[in-house]
Amino acid sequence: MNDTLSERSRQILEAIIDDYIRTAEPVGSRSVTRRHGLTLSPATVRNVMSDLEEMGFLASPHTSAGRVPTDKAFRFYVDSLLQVRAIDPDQQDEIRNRYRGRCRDVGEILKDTSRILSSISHYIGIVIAPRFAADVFRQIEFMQLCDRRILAILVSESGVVQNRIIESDEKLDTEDLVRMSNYLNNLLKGLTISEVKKRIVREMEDEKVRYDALLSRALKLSEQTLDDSSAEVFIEGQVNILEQPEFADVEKMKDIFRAFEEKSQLLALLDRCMDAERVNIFIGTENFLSRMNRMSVVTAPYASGPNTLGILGVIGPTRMGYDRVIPIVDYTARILTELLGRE
Amino acid sequence: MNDTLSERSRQILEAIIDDYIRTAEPVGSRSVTRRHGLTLSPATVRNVMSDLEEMGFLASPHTSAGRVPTDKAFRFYVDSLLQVRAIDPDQQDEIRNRYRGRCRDVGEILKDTSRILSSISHYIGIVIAPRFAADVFRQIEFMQLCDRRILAILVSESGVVQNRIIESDEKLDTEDLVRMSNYLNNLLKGLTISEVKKRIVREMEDEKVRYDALLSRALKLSEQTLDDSSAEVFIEGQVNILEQPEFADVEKMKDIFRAFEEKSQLLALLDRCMDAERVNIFIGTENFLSRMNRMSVVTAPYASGPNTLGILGVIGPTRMGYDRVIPIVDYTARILTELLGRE
DNA sequence: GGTTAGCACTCATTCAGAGAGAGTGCTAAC
DNA sequence: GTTAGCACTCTCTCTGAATGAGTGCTAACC
Repeated sequence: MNDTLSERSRQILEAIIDDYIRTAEPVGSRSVTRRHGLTLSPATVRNVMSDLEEMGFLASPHTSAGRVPTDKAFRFYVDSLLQVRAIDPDQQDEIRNRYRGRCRDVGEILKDTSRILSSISHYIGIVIAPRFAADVFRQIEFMQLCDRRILAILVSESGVVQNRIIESDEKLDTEDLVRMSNYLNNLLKGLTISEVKKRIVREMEDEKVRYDALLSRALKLSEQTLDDSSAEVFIEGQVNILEQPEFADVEKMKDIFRAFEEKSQLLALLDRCMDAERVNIFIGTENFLSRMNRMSVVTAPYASGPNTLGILGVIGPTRMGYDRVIPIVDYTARILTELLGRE
Repeated sequence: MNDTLSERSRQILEAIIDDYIRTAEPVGSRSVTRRHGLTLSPATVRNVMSDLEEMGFLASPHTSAGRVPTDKAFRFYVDSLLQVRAIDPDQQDEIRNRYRGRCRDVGEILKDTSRILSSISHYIGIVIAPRFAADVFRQIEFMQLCDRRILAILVSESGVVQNRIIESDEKLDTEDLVRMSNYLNNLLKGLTISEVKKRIVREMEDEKVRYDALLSRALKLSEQTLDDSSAEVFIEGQVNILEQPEFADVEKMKDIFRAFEEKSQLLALLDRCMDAERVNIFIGTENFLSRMNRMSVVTAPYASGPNTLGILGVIGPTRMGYDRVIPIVDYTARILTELLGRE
């Protein structure tokens, strides 16, 4: 199949996509000629549209309903047609301003980020919390809660704090805890979390350590603290999707909300973007979540220093305004990176 | 108006409420006689229903549609008719089991609680994080992040950890920070957070402190750490509401989801239950949130030791199965209290 | 007096059929 | 290659009739 499109076909395809993004309705040949200053008759446009359908860029819901761009069309649009605008200065200001405010911990900043993404894009904002693995160990502290319970506080270089309550087998007093954290802090400082894990295993086999009950206990505790299987996902603005005409149907809505409950799947999807340099886009079925097959996801990684920490993004209908959303996601990721970075 | 009901009226009202809870449909006079072994004719039941409507217990959506219990009817039902069952032992086990598992911090426990409430009740689970005010100060620590940024970690007796990043005016070195936290920990130990706040203000006026730059800086930092206007709210299982037939309409659904976005209002509502001894119920319009006027909220306080910390509950349609939900909420609150308590 | 049977009436819901409107595909002419 | 014309298809909306659930009222009954 020959996928190279003539200049005219491209113009028509773009016109159809633009129209569809605006209206969410199938686009007919007449409205293409009317609204886009092409000096062509509807009949000609129909011929072209027929070709585009053949090539898989358009689909018709039924015989007399105009045509709808397919995922393939949107992919082509995003890759070849789209002129990504610079971000609107007003939005830029708004994003910056929304971050200002009281002192907060990283968790709150991420939640806010998700909220900002959603309210500025008018779609759904999503942020996954830093995957510890790539982050650098800074400090670990233990606090006695009650006899058997210890609160472990782990801080990474990017300022992410992880609290964890650990049940200990034996009673430990405050001095033990201080000694333990000193030992660990010295041992692990500057390593990434994934290096830390390896280091702990290695250290445990060390002769000297094996005979020091306290040290080996410390290593065990730190191992438990680091066990970070469940990354947090912040999703905000799900209501926005209710405004989209294509989801006015209750069944479709249920599907989407269910998809958002299964955070692990979303996580897996977004994890796939961890290596991307900048903005990444999944269109429709490309995301492989059957419940989200009419949605697109625009993601960008955020970082702290050289390490990619996590992913943020916007989820919206396949026909979202990519030209508007892409710069929002990109800019927000940059600001968040700035906020988390060490100045 | 005479609100005392004859035994028969009560039976009929209860039958109607039961039916309505089961079906979400207006209940007609015939189905009352059919399904509840009353040896009465539909006509008689109609007379009684007419009286009940007069008294405000029933309402008819239109002339030929049977009758629907009003909020007043549910209030009467909950107060006078309802036999709260003991909790189902299976559910009891399930709740306990769901809490078992890896070591977690309090935030995660609360989120899990909300998830448990939702999945066992099949409605929406809600938990508000401990309102610090009533909790007891245990410990505060500071960590240097970068030049100007300090991470403050505040732990309360109930194990709630609050992290906060504070921008400091001046550079502080690690020793300063240790001295500061020692000073504060000595000063504040054992006070409730609201006492702590007062104490800080008092201490700041102290002559000795005013001339010690470090101490007054410490007080300032702790003040910033304690500034806790926004309590966290965990809401889970919003999808469940989509299963309820009375919300099949898209507009109503939007309303409800919007209500859940305005967490501050929910917070205000639940805050009103802080003083309740045990289970508290808001039925329909009693909750004063116009968007939630077809929903009820069943709440219970959870505590740590003698101090009520926060509120948890279940939100469902006005016609929810109160006999099933009340013991679930009550029991979960007890388990959570147990988990947060110091053994 | 409370209870019941009977009957007219109301109102929502469902279904079929007609008509309008939007859009296509094809053909023949330009 | 482009266009005008036309038959055709399909959805959507409106209408009216039939259906059925349920009520309120009245008069008879125990």
